[in-house]
Amino acid sequence: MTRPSLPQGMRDFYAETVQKRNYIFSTIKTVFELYGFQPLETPAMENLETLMGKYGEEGDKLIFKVLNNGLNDPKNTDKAKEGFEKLLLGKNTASLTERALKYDLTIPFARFVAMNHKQLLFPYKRYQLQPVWRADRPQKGRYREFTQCDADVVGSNALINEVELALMYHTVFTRLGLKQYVLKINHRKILAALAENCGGSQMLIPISNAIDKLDKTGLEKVKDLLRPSLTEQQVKLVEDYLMVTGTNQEKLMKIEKLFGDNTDAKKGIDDLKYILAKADLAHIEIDFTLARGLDYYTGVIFEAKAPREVQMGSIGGGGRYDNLTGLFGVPGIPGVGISFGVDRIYDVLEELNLFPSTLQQSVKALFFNLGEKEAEKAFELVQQLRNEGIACELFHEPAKMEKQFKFAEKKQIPFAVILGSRELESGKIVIKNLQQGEQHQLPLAELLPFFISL
RNA sequence: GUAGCCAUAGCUCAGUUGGUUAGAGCAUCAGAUUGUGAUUCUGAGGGUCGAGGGUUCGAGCCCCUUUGGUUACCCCA
Repeated sequence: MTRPSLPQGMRDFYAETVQKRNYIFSTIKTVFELYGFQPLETPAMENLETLMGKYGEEGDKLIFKVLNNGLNDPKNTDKAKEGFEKLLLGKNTASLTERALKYDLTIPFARFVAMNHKQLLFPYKRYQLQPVWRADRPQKGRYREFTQCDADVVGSNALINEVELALMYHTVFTRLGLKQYVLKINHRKILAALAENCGGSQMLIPISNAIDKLDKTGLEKVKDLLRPSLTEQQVKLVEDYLMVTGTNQEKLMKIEKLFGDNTDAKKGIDDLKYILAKADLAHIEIDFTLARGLDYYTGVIFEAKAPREVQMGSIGGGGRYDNLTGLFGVPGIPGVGISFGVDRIYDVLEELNLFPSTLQQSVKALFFNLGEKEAEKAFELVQQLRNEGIACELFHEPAKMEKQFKFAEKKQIPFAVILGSRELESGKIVIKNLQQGEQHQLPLAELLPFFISL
């Protein structure tokens, strides 16, 4: 018998953590609903085919695949062996695995919309708070099971959606106390304009990947990365592009100058201007080096960053996609969405000490168990309080008072209710405030009003 | 997938060049107290030193394998 353990990168959450996580969840949910989004849940598993090829080459490797059942059945062994041979060559694995844990919420959502678009009322605004799984190597702020909180609008091209999503970021982060968050914003079409000037649209992904590394590796490394596939003139253009600095307005002016009348760039710049004007509350920072993000984004891209004093990557991201359901054979449904990384937000709030101290919910009172008869009466009272919605509990067995006090203290129960032989006799009960150490007697009949009035 | 560091009591950690029976604080339990904790004093229990193999007269310590944690790369929330 080996010691029990958890799979790599998976975690148990005990009460305090769950309460803190619920605080984040409910803050986000409240804001989502405030903006008219409706909940959706999709299963943990999807068909592998639904997920494969949607997250890029790296993404495919990080999908948790589920082994098919019945591989050991004699009639399947040939197929299984054949599948395994293919697997070793890095190929199709359908005969071994047909299902996988979902990798994010967006693609399963697109699958859902593609399946149900005839019944949905557009624009369809849904939010979803569910765990997703990635077979990534765990490290700071990165887990193999983590929760995503997504809100997407599909069936609308209107830029007001982007504005609202930006303001939702603002509202959520402000409510959580993360006042110094930064919402970085860029536009895929501006990146596309850059790619067009560097050899064509097939350069979009390589250039995006390279320039996204700017703050980590520096300009020279980025240029080195691009040199093999670009001319020196094109590298110079990328450099000029990356050197666009200043206020949001200044950046927009400079990029306008750089790309002149390129239609893609113009559209991107107009979109960004619109969002900046309408969502000026949100801490938007235009960042033309922001390029990471999934291949399916086609318009605005967002990345929410934690306050600078915290060493944490992005705590949210999103963007517009023109044709996500097209991947599933239903073209013509555009969408835009955002996502919150709850596990990272949790770590940030913890580090900045931003969780409200009132989160630790416990019962209001612990009734001491001081004997059989006493406990019988106490149980009666406990049930009375519970019927009135007052959370309380009775110590499970007769025990020394010290033990019961310590129990109450550890569970952070504010009141001890003492009902012993004396109280049984006198019809009065002792209530002790455990924080202040003060206690007083009350007639039994006043017990309920006392707790109701708290 | 690649690389570095780490793993000793329930928790946080000591443990000397490899050398008797592996320690401390907190926690737990019991008792000076048969009705008062957080905040007195005394004592006790608790460990296959992550797991498996090897070197050695002898391994918590050295070597190999493996699992987990952690950090960085890739990538990403």
